[in-house]
Amino acid sequence: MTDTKERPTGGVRLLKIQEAAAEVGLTARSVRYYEEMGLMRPAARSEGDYRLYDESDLERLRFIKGLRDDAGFSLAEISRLLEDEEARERYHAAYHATADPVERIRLLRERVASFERQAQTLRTKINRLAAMVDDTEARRLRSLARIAEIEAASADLEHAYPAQPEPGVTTNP
Amino acid sequence: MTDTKERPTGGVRLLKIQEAAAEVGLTARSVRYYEEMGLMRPAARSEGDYRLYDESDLERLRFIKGLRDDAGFSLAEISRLLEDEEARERYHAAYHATADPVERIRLLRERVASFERQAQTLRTKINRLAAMVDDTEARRLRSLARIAEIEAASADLEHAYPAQPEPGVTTNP
DNA sequence: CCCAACCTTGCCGTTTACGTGAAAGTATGG
DNA sequence: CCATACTTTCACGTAAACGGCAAGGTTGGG
Repeated sequence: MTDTKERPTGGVRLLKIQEAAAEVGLTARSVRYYEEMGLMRPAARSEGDYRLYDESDLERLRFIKGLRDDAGFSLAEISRLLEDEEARERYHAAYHATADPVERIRLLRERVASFERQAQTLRTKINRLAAMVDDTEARRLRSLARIAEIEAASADLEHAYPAQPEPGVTTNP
Repeated sequence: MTDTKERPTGGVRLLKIQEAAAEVGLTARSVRYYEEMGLMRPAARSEGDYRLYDESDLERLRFIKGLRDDAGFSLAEISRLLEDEEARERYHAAYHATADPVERIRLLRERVASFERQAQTLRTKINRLAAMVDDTEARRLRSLARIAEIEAASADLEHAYPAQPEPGVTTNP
């Protein structure tokens, strides 16, 4: 009775746009906008044309949000990254359209390559960020070295200031 | 040394806005905009009010560009991150204004803390990206497992044809 | 001294990624 | 059956991050 959908949703509960948006931490407007931009489309529409989202839609939305918030990708870049994911959608259709193991494996390999490209794009970003961290770290160490210098020089002149000697400069790891 | 500038530029060559922008891979417009947004200001101005940039300005611009392009931070976020860096500017002024080692060390520790916050912000971002990579990796591995399954089934049932996919036939790869 | 090439501020235009109604249809507890 | 909340599409509004032009000033080589 509840199976008026085209995509195999497995009969699970479908969420309306606000429920779905709240679930993944977006606004309904954003979700509609992503659809408008071709980043996704809901699993189904209700009788009255309400957008209905399934779990895989939520995953996709979470992925988009992650790329946007965490990675800072633009929707255009995300779109490119998701083209690979869309190959996955096509794969789903094609996969179930064939029973030929050879064809299925070809599709799966395509999917694997898609994941590899995605991971590689993310790793490139990680590496650049890591380089910035290293840079910051180096500057931090230089400052620490300067502190040690001054403290050493200060220790020499300690007789001028009868202040309490500093505890060891042991920076704990 | 006779220094006609306010900030200690060390007498090195100062670049005009387009030279500076080209050097770090930005447009002059962006550089002006960053100044307008309070992210930075040139080391000096020429007689005719031309903006003049020194090496530390270039470093700062590179840092901004890095945060913008690589990390995908908004200028507002960058501004917050750079407030710490601005403490560094103040530190520079204050540092040279005092000869008191205790005060100098206090300023240096502030600087170190600033770098730590910067690094931490970046590491947080890295961790989130790493989580996404892990996710992608997991999905890739699942696809590889499916390939192995199909290949195994295909080898077993060489004389038959696969009617329906039977889960649980996880043969060791 | 002159002129091309750069710079200045000011201001308006544009793209991205939505926010915010408006007008009309849909779902649902009472 | 009705009120209320949510949904639809369409449309305009907006903040961020610049691009581009105008009108005028500055630089620097010839």
